[in-house]
Amino acid sequence: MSTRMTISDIARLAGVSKATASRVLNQKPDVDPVTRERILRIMEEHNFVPSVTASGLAVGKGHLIGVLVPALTWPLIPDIMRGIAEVVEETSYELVLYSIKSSNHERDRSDVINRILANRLIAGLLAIFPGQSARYLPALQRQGLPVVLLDDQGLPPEQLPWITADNRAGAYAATRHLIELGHRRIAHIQGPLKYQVSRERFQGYCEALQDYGIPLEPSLILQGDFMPPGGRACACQFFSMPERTRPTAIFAASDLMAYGVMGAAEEFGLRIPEDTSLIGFDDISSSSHMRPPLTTVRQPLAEMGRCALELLLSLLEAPDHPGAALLRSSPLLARFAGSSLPQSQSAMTTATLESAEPVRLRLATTLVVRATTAPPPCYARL
Amino acid sequence: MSTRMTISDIARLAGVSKATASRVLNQKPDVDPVTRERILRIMEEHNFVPSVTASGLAVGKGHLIGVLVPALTWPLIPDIMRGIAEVVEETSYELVLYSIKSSNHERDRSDVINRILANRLIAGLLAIFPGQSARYLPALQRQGLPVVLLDDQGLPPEQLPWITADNRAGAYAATRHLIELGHRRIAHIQGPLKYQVSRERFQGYCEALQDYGIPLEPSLILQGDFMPPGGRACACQFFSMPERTRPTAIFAASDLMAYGVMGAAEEFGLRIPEDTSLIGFDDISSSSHMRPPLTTVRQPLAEMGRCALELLLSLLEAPDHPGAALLRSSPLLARFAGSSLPQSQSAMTTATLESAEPVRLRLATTLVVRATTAPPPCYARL
DNA sequence: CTGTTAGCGCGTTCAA
DNA sequence: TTGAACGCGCTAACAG
Repeated sequence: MSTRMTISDIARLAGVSKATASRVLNQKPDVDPVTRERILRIMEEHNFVPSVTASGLAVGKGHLIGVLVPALTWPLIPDIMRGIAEVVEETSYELVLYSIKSSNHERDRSDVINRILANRLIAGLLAIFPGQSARYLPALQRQGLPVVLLDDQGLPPEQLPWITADNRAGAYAATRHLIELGHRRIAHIQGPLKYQVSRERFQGYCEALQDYGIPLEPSLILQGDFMPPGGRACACQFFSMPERTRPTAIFAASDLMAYGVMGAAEEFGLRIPEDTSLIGFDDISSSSHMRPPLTTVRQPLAEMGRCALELLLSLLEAPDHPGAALLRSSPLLARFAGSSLPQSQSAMTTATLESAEPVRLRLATTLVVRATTAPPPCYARL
Repeated sequence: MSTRMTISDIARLAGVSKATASRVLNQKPDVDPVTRERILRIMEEHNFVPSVTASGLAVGKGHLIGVLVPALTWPLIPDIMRGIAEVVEETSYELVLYSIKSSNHERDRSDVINRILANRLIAGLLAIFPGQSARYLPALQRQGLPVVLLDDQGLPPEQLPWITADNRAGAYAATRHLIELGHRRIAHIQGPLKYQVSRERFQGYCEALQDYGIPLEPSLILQGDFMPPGGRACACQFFSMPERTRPTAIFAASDLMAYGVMGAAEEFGLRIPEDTSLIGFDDISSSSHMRPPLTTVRQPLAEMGRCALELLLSLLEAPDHPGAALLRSSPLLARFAGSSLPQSQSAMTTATLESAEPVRLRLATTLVVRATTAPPPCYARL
C-alpha cells in the first residue's frame, strides 16, 4: 500500500543507478544476476509499477492499444470486446476506447482519427466495424500506426490486415439446411448492401440455391437494415404475398432482423416453425432465449477479437514483417498458419489465410440449429 | 495529413518560444491577443493536438479516465458504457478500459488495482459493479485518485460517491402492478443476496405486499443468480406446486431470469400471461423482442453512466469540494440537486440526493408494461 | 556489466 | 507580456 514509487526510488534503495534499474525492468540481459534479483525483490516489495506515461514518452510509443468501436450497444460488440480483453490481460498493454460518435457527421470521424494519431497515445489501433471511418485508416497505417480491421463492414481498404468471419460459408450452410428440410421458396432479408458482410451472406444464399438447382426469385429478396423493425417490415411484405408464392422459410442476415420476423409472424397469425421456418445470423446471446429458440449462424465473436488483437500485437513487435511470418510469433494465430481451406466442420479451429501480404483471416462460422426451422407445411411440399 | 507536430514546431513556425505556445494551449490569459490568434491559426492549420502523454507526465495527472468493468457481456454494461462514452466525447479525456479477470482470484483483483494506481495513467476511476473488488477502492481514493461507484452490487464501501438506480421503488411498482391486476399469490425470484441491488428489490417487493395487506409467503420466495438457468430452476419449483398454492404471478429480479421462467412455463405447458403473469427487471434490449414482449422495470442505464462520469469529472476539477457543491458544476447533475424525493413518475428526471458528504445519487426506475402481465386466471381470482 | 548524459513533449517556474 | 531553464519518470546512447 505504498505511495507512488519511481524508478529512481528503487535505484536509490538498491544502491544502483536508475539506468540499471531500468535495465532489469526491460528485461535487458546485460545485468549482473545477483544485482538483478536484488532490484527485482525491492520492486516487488514496494510493488512498484513503472509509469506507462513516462516510458511511453521516452520510447515514443505508448503501451496503450486503441480500440475504435461503433455504438457499444450493437449486440456483437461486447462479445468481441471480451475476446480482446482476454488477450490484453495477458500483456502489459492497456485498452483505450474510442467510440465513434454515431449521431454526428464526417467531421467527427476525422476528428477522432486526428486525436488518435496526433496525441500519439496509442501504439496500435484495432478498428471494429469501422464502416465509413475505414477511409481514414490507411493514412494512420502509413504514418506508422499499425492498424487491424475487425470485420470491416465496408469497402475493405486495401493493404490493411483484417479479421472477419466466413459469412459466405455461414449463409450457405443456413440456406442448405433449409433446402434439405424440403423448402424451395426461401426468402432472404439482406443487411444493407453497403456492408461487405451483407454481400457475402447474400452470396452464400445464392450459391446454395444454385447448387441445389433452385432458381433465384427476386421477389423473395429484400434489403433490411440489420435491425428488428427492418426485419419486421420485410417479413410483412413476404407474409402479404398469396399463399402459393409466399416463402415457406426466411433467412435473415441478422438475429435482430429475425426477431422482427417473429413479431410479424405473430401479427399475421403464422406459427414458427410450423408455417414458416426462420434462420438468423450472429447468434447473439438472447437468441437462445427466444420462444421458440432461434436457429441461427454463429460468428466466433470472442475468437475474432482475440485473433485481431494477437495480430495487432505481433504487428507491434515486428512492424516490418508483413505476411505469414507474423503468424508464427503468436501461439493463437499459429494455429491458422497451417490450414488452407476450411475442410472440417470444427468451426472454431479452422480459418483461411487468404493472402500473404496484408494478413487476412477468415474465421469459420457454425450453424446452430434450434427450434425455428422445420419442414415446410403440407400444402407447400413439392 | 501532416505528421506529428510538437509544440516546439508550432512555436518555431509562429516565431515565439515554446512557453508562449504552451500558454495559449492552456488558455492562459496573459498572452498578447494578436500573437495568440496567430498561434491558434497555425495550430489549426497543422491540426496540432498536444501529446496527452507528455502533458500528463508534466502535470502529474493524465487526461485519461479509467473504467473498471466486470464481464463486458453482462447485458447491462453496454448501455451504461454508451452513456459514459457520450459525455467523454464532449471532453478531452479518453477512456481506459480495465476489465476484471472473472476467472481468476483475489490476487488478480488487487493486481488490477495496483496497476491502476501505480502507473499513474489515469486521473480518475469509474468502477462499474465492482463487486468484491470494491474492497480495494477506498485505498485508491485515499491515495488521491477520485473514484466513483456505479451500482456497487456489494457492500457499499463508505465514503465513496456512487450512483445507482432506485431498485426498491422499481420493485415496488412492479409488485403493485401485479397486485392491482388482481394477483395475490405473487412469487419473487431474488438475485443473489450478497448484492445490495438484490436486497433492495426484495425490499420493494415486501413493502408492496405489506402495503396491500398481503402476507409474505416464504415458499414463494426463491433465490436465483440473475441468469436464465437459475430463473428457470426457480420457476420449475413454483410450477410444480399444487394449483391451489401455485403463484399466479412471478416477479423476477432480472430480465435474464425472466427468460428462464418463460422457458420453464413452456415446458410445463403454462401460457404467459394467461396462466402466469411475469415481470422482469432491467429492461435489457432483447426483452421487447421476446414473445410475448416482457413487462419489466427499466433502469436508466445510459443516464446512470452519464451521471457517474459527470460526477467523476466534477470531482477531478474540484477535488476538495465534496457534497452538493459538486453538483452545481455539472449541468446534468444540477438537475438532481433540487429534487428531494421521487414524487412524480417522470422517471428519468427525478432522483434523490441522499447524503451531502459522499455524493450518492439514486436514479428513478420505470415500470414498462408489455405483454407478460394480465389478471390471474379465473380459478385463482378471489 | 554499469554509471553518466541527454533527451521524449509539455508545464511551470523564474527573470527579464 | 515573453523567454530561458528546469523537471516530470523513463529509456537510450555513449562511455568507463
